[in-house]
Amino acid sequence: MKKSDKHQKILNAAIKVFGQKGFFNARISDIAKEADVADGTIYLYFNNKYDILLTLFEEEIGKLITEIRAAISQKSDQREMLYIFALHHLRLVIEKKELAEVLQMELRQSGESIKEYRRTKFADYVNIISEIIRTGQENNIFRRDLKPGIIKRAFFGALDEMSRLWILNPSHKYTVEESAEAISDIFLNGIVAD
Amino acid sequence: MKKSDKHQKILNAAIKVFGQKGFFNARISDIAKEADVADGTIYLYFNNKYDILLTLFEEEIGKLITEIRAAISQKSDQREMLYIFALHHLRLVIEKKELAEVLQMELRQSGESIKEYRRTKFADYVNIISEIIRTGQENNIFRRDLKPGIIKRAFFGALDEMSRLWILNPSHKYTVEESAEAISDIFLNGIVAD
DNA sequence: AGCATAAATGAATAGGTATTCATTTGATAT
DNA sequence: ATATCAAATGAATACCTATTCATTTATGCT
Repeated sequence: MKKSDKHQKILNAAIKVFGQKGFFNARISDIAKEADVADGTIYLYFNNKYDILLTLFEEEIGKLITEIRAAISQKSDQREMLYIFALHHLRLVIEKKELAEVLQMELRQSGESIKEYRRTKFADYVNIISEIIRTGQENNIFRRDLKPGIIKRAFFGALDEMSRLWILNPSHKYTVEESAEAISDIFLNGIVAD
Repeated sequence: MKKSDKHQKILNAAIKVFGQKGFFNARISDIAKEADVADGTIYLYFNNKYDILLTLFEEEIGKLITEIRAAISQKSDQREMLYIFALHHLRLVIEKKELAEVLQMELRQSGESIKEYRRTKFADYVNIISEIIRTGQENNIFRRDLKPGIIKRAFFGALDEMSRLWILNPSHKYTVEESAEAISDIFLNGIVAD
């Protein structure tokens, strides 16, 4: 971060404030104070309050995609890849708590513009899962009678719900590794006893 | 519904308006218009805007729990119970679209009061799943090395994410039955090929 | 140093909407 | 019919906060 990169400073403040209060309850003045900047200054870097949220999505999910793709490319077995995805996703919740809260909440918000947005950038992130599944099916590692699209949803949903638990109740009994392990185990092998 | 049960009329209107616009973007006057009632009348039945949301939760999730318990009690095999849960949950999204949207969105909203609330009423709903799992484990139908709490989260999360897809994109390729079938299949048997 | 340009400030504005309450309307009983 | 009480109304209030913009402060150049 440069000597005084206001753009990033404001964005970091916004992550914190949106994460704590939610988009609608967050005041511009809260963000300004957190960023140690005047209210008006924010409008030199962003068009309006909503623009801060969109930019935040754009940039932070972008980083996330890059990171997770890099981690996955280290593995050759699609079963391991699923575990790695789970691990990274859950780590985010621990390491960037506020960002995770923002994504959790605002991803569900109503409003046409954000719905549209989800269809592009956020979808890219989740589609990493279906790519893994498809490749696994081609390699005969995964059952071919299940649609990758449904597995993708189910798997992401499982992780996301686990995140919600942690955000709500920060004292988690299980480690990130245990949880990632348990969830990928359930998906790979099922819960029925042999 | 009685000749003029304003309480329920307002609640139904709120479900519709909150579902369409989200809690924060919904105006009291929108709800009033939808309920065919004066703005002030709403305050004879509810303390404030937020109270409408809470009441809505209380009453609608209550109904949901009753319904789903009744359906599950018809079955004796825990594997079938899981399928039935999935089926009912997904049906909700089709049959009561607006309510599903409200639950989806507002469940993730920030704010202490709603977080506290979730810990009680909403938890009861999700705990139906862990009850099924625990019983299944006692009957040696399900693996005993997996924690019911984690399975519960994963299963609910999977269903919830599927709901989100449908809410966002109402033209679903799969029927409710197919989807409930696919998701319970994944959880019961896993995705790894034999 | 002196000038020009850019960046930052924060008090004032402007618009929105939850909530109130004086008044009207409707219902019930005598 | 009229008095009494409850229910409903909706315009006015009161508050809140995103955004603007005239002014101030910092930066860089000769």
